[in-house]
Amino acid sequence: MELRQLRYFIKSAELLNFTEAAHSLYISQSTLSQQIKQLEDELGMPLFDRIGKRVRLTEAGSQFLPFARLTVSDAEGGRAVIDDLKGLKTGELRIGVTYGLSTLLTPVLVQFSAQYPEVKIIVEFGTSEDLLDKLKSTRVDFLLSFLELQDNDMFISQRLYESPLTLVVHPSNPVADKKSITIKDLKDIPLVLPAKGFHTRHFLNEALAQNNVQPNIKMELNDINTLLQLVETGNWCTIMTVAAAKGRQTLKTIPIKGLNIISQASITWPKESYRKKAAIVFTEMIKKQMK
Amino acid sequence: MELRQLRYFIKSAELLNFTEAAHSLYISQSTLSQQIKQLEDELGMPLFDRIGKRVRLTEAGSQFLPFARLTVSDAEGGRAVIDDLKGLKTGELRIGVTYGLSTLLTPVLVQFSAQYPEVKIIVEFGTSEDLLDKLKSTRVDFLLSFLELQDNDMFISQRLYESPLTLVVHPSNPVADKKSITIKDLKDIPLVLPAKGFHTRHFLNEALAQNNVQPNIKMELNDINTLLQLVETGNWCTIMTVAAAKGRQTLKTIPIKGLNIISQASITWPKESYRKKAAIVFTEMIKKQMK
DNA sequence: TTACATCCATTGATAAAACCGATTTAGAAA
DNA sequence: TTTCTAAATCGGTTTTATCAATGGATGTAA
Repeated sequence: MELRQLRYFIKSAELLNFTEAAHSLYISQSTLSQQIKQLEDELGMPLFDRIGKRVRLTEAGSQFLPFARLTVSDAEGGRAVIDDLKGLKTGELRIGVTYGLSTLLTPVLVQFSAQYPEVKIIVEFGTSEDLLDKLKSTRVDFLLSFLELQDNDMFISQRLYESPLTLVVHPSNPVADKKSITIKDLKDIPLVLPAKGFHTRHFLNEALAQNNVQPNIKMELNDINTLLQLVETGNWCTIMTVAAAKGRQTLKTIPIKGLNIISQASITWPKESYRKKAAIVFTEMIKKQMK
Repeated sequence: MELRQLRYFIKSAELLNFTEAAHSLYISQSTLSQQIKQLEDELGMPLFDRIGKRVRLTEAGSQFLPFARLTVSDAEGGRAVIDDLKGLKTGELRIGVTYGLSTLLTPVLVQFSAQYPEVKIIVEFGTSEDLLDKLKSTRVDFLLSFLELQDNDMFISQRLYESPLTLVVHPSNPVADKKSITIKDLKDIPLVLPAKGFHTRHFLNEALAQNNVQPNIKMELNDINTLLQLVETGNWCTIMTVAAAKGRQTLKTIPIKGLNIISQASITWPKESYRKKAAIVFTEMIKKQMK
């Protein structure tokens, strides 16, 4: 049993597809197949069921997976300790962030990178679910998101600030003159919205259904930047958190009366694993920046 | 970074001697040297200081060590889970036991081995300190000992029973007729005692010093079996827990008045790591056997 | 039903690396 | 100084991780 094999196993268990797993591990499919087999032989039990061309975890595989994750994560913790000892002169910092929080992130990225130029930063944008997955498999150090999860076995959250959902318009749009609108008004305003999977949509859908309002959705997309560019043409409006729209000076936010959705921005950490110094310093910068 | 290297590192850190470590790992000294170097290169920091021909842990090495231990221990936990899934039809059970508790152990060994013949049992006798070391580095699954440790970060104890220290004699010995003796009497009785390092000696020494008694120690040895054989010659007596002497029907135990040392037999587990089913079953047998 | 695409296992060859014995180097001891 | 000992280094051997190519099995589309 070697860490290499555990890494291969974890990736395979996640994708349940040897070919893809091999590809994402930058090894050949045959190598992966052999290494998995070798691991299985050593443990004396198959970790995967090969049913036809499909692959799924055996009972043994499911039971083994959390240990494999722990093992790899501890090893990475060890590496992080060493990196920390080098005084932030090295190492990587992987940040998972939801699109809506990029405006909060950017200035801190600049500041941190200037102060610790030796630390390589990898920013992963994604939906909350994607990111939580990445956090679980320790592919990011922490999360910046609107996830509101009750503390559980695996994660722990620190609250950052609250940001209400708001209508975002370009000054050239006819709606731009209003001081505020109501939920009912939404049925007449052409909207481009973040796609399903974004937390905004999740809450928005519920609120609209409760108020029995059919919104006039013209487009859905999963890239906030493009979405805001569309809004800047003046043809459509969108709905997102005030914080997310903040970065665009050309755009205007208009409160939506009766829409009581307040997103809770927070930092989410994996509960058990080692927190590298770079991550702690970075999150402290974020908190300070908010003041 | 591979588990192999972590294992090499841990052993080297424990022995602080590459040659010995290599020997106990059944690899050549040159291999060990190279693997450690490779690990250090990958981490970008030396883990050992080579001062002259000596080796000691660097700061980085000390910080890395617990992570290395965790990593290896988690991997072994994974293996144990798989073994458990095989329904005690395989796997190893490593028991650390102090000499004084062998009488408790033996019948359970027989019973367990009969019931689960496929499980390989390794029994490690040793002093409490030795065994605690082995427990720390997960070379045993649990400990059977007279250690009375307050629960801490690493270990957790379950009490088994109490056993007072007593004088052990052979019927042919002149002392054998007495119903009881006092601490003062000890200065005239020729004794063979367990060597330093045995918990018995530790407590006994304190009690004797407190009562200002110079015992008549003729011999010290670190093997309880041999010690009891010497007592069976009738030439000497010894002092140990009632439980430890229980196995020898030919010997007699005589209470020592004023000697208020009661040893607490207990099972000690590592706190965080996975408890294999075989270990749980075995300890349950021990508890049941005591009734 | 046939042809095709897809996925995992196997094979044979190659490059990498783990390993060893012998030697060198350098403190420590005599 | 010499001697001794422990770690590093060197050169060569064995092991093994890896790959490309291929085979076999299984869904899918024609």
